[in-house]
Amino acid sequence: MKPQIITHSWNLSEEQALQLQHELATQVITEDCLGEVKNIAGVDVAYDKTSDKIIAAVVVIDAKTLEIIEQSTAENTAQFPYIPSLFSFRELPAVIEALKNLQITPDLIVCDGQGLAHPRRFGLACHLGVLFDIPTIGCGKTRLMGEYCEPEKNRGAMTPLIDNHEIIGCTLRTQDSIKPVYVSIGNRVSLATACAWILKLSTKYRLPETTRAADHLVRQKLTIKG
DNA sequence: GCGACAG
DNA sequence: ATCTTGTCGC
Repeated sequence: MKPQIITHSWNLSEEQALQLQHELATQVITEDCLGEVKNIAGVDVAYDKTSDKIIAAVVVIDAKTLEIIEQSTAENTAQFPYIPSLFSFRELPAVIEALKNLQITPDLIVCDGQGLAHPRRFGLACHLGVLFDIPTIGCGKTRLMGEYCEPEKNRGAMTPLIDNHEIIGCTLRTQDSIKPVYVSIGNRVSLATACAWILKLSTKYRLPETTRAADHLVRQKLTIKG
């Protein structure tokens, strides 16, 4: 990866993590600030069922054909507990390692989790986007927060996710009559652009092909090792 | 005080 | 996240 990675210590207390989120949240860019998107990366993490081992996978696909171009994985040990709203401090260390091993610098990264739809407007997608200064989108399977409003049943239907009279993301139905996904800005993309990409990437299933590909790879690596 | 709570 | 078979519905 070409970009200069501005990382920080991950050996933090809960209080320090909260403090860091407040500081880094200032750096999130919520407007479209990206060039032509030729390739898109999907990231996902899997946990070993008995140990505290975690595996992260990054899969880069061609934005037009959706074919896999490159992929990378990294193994790590969970050093931070699972605390809703501090999720990134648990998963990002492994994800970053996997990204560092990539030859290609993704034009866009789709994360498995929230972006701005977060208590301090700094979910995992924002965190990754700011550290790498790369456009990112948060696409979660379930909701963390925000007032939910049921979207129409057709593919492409969406409703805004609201918190404190503020639009923090939106629900997006990626296939007819299936449960919607939760899309929010990660970094350097507008909400409209984020939704458009998630819909375009969700050609046949509920989740975008990027996260499906990363999920498959991560599960494969997990079972091969045991 | 009682829920809710990304993966 | 992970543990897990069949089953209801489009």
